[in-house]
Amino acid sequence: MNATGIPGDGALVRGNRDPKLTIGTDADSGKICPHNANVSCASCRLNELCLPIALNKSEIHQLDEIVERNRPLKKGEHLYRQNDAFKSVYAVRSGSFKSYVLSDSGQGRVTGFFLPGEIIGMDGIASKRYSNSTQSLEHSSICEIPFSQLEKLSHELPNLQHHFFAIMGNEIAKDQQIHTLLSSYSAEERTASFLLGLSSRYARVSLSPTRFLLPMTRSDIGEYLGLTVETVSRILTSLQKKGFIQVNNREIELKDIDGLRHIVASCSSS
Amino acid sequence: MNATGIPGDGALVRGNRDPKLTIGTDADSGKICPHNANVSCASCRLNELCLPIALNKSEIHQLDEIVERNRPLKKGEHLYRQNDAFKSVYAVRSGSFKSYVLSDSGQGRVTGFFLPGEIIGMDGIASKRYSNSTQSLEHSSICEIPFSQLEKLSHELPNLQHHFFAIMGNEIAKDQQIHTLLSSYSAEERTASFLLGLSSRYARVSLSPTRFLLPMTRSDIGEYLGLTVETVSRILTSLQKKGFIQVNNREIELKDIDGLRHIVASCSSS
DNA sequence: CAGCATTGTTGATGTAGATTAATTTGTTGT
DNA sequence: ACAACAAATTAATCTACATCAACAATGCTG
Repeated sequence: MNATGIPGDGALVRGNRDPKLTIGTDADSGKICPHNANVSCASCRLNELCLPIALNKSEIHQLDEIVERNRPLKKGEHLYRQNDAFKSVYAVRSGSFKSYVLSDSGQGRVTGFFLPGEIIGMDGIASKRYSNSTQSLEHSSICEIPFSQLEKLSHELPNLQHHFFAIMGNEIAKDQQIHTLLSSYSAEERTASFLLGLSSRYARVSLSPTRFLLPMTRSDIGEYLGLTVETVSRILTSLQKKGFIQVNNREIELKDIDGLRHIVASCSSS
Repeated sequence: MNATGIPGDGALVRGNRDPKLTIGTDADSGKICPHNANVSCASCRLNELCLPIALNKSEIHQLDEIVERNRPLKKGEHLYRQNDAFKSVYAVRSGSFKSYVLSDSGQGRVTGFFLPGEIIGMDGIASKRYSNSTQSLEHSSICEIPFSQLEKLSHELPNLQHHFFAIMGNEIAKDQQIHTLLSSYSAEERTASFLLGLSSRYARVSLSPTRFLLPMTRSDIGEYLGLTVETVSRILTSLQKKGFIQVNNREIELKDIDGLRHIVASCSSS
């Protein structure tokens, strides 16, 4: 069973690259800078993961026409805020984002994290308003896809329609896994599962699945997993002591992926 | 409103004392039995809530052509099981369903409940396999919509495409609310929120928002909300003692909706 | 690079809700 | 109508995680 699960998403691991630690790939420039606003979908290195998947050349070109490549966002900038009118969905080009809702008392709860190649904003489609706020966790860039145009184009390109249904279906399936996680996993199980999830999402964009930087704070993780900062911190230390991971501030190395899987699999073994 | 309601279907009325309380049907249908397999979308009393919404007459007719109205399901029958090949989504015509996943240890966790007019099975779209099992909670009937045909038709009818995007978007938004609920609400807040949610879903199909039967067990509710049966039971009793609700086994009356809303709204007021 | 805010760690204590267990009530099949 | 079973309640105890508190790194900013 494949957590990342977009159909046909195989075969993206191009050559094992130097596992220099990067978040969402900044450092390397070459011809294609990830923050560069002038990349077309056709030349984007994420095009096999993102919307263009399963589209042919001419179709990709049509998609290109409606994509707006906005200026990069600085750390902490908002993509949109709760209750803003829904206009677009966004594809993460580089960097990372979190979305969150504020309770009446001002307490935020994180509802999701987004890495390169992932789609943000689908929660607004039904109500025509975004139901959460979304903020970049680091210097990031995104592609904006005006939804009405995406709909129109989907109508013309059955492949795109099919794929967007799949993206939304994937989001639904993922959210239900989180439902299960939150309603029945212990703190350690949640944390292990979270790390494994990040790992495969990094792998998806050809980054190391065993060594990565956490773009979010412990507090973000806690809010996402329904735990306090202190618990997250304690669990990470304890996973390290047990030899499953190596933590150094935001730097994480998964030393025993199978061990982590085992923690998750043994849920409610009572 | 005296809504003894459902002609020809005693199965919907639990017990013998209060024949007013029914599940899964609305008040005013005199001629159309909710379990009847021969209702067309055009004549279905749910057609303004379900897929046909926003379609015109001829479009509804086309939708009708692809909808399969299967035989009713007895209580406890499965619509599909986890890992079955995904083929269709389903619209609840009458009755109710729960979906759940089994942990390796056999412990089930409920991931959702479905009432008339709601769509089941979208979690399978991406991976082409259902990611949960879904079972009827009472004698129920459904409309099966083969997904490949729905896609084809959506391609021809922009209204349908638009609406189905909206249905999926709604599911995503709803799942995220549950994420917040599970990650930050107390047992009492979760339960109050759950009751209010049911209330508005019943209202949507023209049933009383203040008096209804719970189609699911306490245990189902607990698994859904991440609580134990005992806690659910205790909270219900306590809400009753405080005058917010009146409980009699599966029979629920919300006596102070604003009070319940207040419980939910005051979350994490710390 | 000094100074302050943010983020992260660690320990001591409290508590919401789990667990265990016993009892009552409701449901089902014959 | 009566066993046999499933669902719901209630009470006593236990525990995983929250809360509270103190402190140590880290990272910005002028």
